[in-house]
Amino acid sequence: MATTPNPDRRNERARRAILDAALELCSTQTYAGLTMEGIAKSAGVGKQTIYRWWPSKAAILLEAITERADQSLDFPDTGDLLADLRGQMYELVRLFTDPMFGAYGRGLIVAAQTDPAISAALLDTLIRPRVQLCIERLAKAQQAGEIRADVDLAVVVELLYAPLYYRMLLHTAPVSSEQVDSVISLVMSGIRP
Amino acid sequence: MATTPNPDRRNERARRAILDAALELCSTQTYAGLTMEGIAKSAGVGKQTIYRWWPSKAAILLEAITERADQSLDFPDTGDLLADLRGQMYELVRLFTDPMFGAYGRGLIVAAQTDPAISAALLDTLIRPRVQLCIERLAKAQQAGEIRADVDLAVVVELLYAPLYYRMLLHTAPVSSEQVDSVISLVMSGIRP
Amino acid sequence: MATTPNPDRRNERARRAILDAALELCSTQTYAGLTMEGIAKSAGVGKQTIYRWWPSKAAILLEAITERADQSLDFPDTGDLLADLRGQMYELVRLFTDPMFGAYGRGLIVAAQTDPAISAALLDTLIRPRVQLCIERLAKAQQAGEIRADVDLAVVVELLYAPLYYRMLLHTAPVSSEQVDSVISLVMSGIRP
Amino acid sequence: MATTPNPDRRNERARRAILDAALELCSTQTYAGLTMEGIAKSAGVGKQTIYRWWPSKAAILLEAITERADQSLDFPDTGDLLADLRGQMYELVRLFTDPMFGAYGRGLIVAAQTDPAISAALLDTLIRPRVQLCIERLAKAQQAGEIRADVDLAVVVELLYAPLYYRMLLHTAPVSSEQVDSVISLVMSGIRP
DNA sequence: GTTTAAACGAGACGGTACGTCTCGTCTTCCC
DNA sequence: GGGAAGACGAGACGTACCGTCTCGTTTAAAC
Repeated sequence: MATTPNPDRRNERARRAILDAALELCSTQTYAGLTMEGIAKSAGVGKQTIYRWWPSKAAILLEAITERADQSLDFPDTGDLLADLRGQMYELVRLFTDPMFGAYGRGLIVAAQTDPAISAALLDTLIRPRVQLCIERLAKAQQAGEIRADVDLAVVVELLYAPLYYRMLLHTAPVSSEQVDSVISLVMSGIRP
Repeated sequence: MATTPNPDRRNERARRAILDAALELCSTQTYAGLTMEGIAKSAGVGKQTIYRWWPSKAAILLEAITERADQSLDFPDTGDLLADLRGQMYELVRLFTDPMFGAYGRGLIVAAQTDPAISAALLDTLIRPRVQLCIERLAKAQQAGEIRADVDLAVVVELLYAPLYYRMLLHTAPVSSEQVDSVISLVMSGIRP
Repeated sequence: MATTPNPDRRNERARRAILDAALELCSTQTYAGLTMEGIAKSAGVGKQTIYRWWPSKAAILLEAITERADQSLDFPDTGDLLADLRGQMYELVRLFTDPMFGAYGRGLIVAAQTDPAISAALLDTLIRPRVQLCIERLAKAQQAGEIRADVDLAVVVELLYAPLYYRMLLHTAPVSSEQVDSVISLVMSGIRP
Repeated sequence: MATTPNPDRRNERARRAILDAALELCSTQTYAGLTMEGIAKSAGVGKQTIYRWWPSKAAILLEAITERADQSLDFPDTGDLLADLRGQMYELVRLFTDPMFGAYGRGLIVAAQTDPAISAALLDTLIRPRVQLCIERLAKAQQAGEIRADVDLAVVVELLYAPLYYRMLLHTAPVSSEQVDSVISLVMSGIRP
């Protein structure tokens, strides 16, 4: 890429300070109230240093979050499909109801509406890998005959997860484990042989 | 309310010009690029006149949109549930793929993440009435025995519509009538007696 | 004049309230802080009523002041020129050092720098009549042989009064009766036969 | 001082543009019509850059003017007191009748009525140094026996110059060299031995 | 071990938009 | 039709950030 200078000479301390400051500030204020100027000041860093390495505040947040999220990338397979789904979806409920998430999670999705680069990064690093893992778990179940062979698993994943995003973003109702149970129950009815 | 001055003395011409300018500008630029200053100038109106009656640009857009949307509030009942659902959902697909919607539709949802007033208005005037109509149509079908009696229809509505919002907001895949067909098919399998 | 509507139908009560409010406010705030809006509110009068009858706040003040000043227009002639001059000039010192005058007096002179109408009115109603009276008193003294015949009395008046205005407007030193005495003394030395 | 940021990093080009634009605009419009916004636009400068270095438009004007005025600070001593006085006062007449001066000179005096800082600066940088020079010239004449020993020279300076300010600010009559001659003539009569 | 080039902190710069304020005009309703 | 009330178009106010652009000052690789 031509946008960034020599990454070898990069100062890791500055990078850390910026990412930390971004998350730190996000927990205090709203995403809209997060400014490059604020990050620079609170990180003890020149603005130019930020602009040198990131194109936007969303990009900073994204990097900060993926860094923290990359750890737990796995979808359990206990043999009990319902329990596995429920466990993963409960996890998402926990995330969506975390007040901290309200700041940067929503902020990232908001930024993705405008900035295709953020949108792509969000998909590639956070969403799709997890969707893929879920599909794979469903595929095993399908091969085991727990799901009809003609069912499009990509659609199933959407049916399972979309209602959580729907409530989270539109505020029609609080995201909850009850919702997860209802959704799983109905979807399973539709895909069982 | 204390926020607004005497509404009797309000100048309707200014109100119209502001709402029209807001929509007009939205079709040109992005939602973020829509400014109070721009609306004022393009409407030939003082900024104070805008701030007098609306607290934010999102509020303006919301009023402009609801005004145009209020007309067609009905959910057909042809007796054919699948066809009725498909028709309504195709309509939403058409809306979500309208380039104009990209500007203000997404903008409103974005604004709703931050501003509870916008969120509430969005729900009350646009989302919930339509959800309600859909539930009522499903209730008729349920009474006709086309849907199992134990099915929670509110969850069904979410299962049907959430995947469209999911794709629209996360850009995981293009919203399309094919998606609608898949979703309806799977959901119907799950709720049929 | 074409600027004003039919003066016969004018409401005297409103006129009084406006003039009084203008002076009243001037004693509180600075001239720059005196606004049409403030006068209207404090007079319990519509802004239009002010604009109907006066072109500017300076015009209001001017009318208010001349009204009060018109009473005492006379220059005493006790036979003692020095005493007469001193008396009149002490009076001006008293005016210039009145804190109230700081508000409207300076304000009017300031306004006169910009607005020729104010300047003309200021001269015609306040300055020139008094200058004329002073010249007449001096003329009597000249005829009595107390002042050389070749002296231009208009210049003498300026020599007497200008130093007071000079200090008042430039703040080089406080206006005072000592200054008056010095000035009179020197000027008299110059014009005595 | 705490008001201004690091002056070392200051952009001289911006400073020049702002000072020039201020004078330029003053000669076009009235002082009251001079706005920070106008200066910024016409100087091709951000408003913040102005506010960073000057607290008010008067401060800008003052700096602009003193810069231009500092050059010629001397009072000639040809041995001929009358000629020297006349020369200096003619110079002031020339200044007061310069149409350009009407804009910013009056503007400064107007500003000094409201803003003590401007008043002080005006006195310290423009008025008093010149008054002092005049007093010194008069003192020499006094020691040479051309002026009575008991005459307060400070009062003489006021007698000489005040009438020019008087006419300039009150518009009672045009400032002119004839006025200067009359004034000098009368004052000299009063102070000669 | 010095040179040297780039990344760094700091922050001034030209801008845009903000939300508030006041101006002088226009409109509405009351007496 | 004059007057009280106040909404209106206009635009300046001073502030907050934007993203770019110098400035010295580290600082780490190349000599």
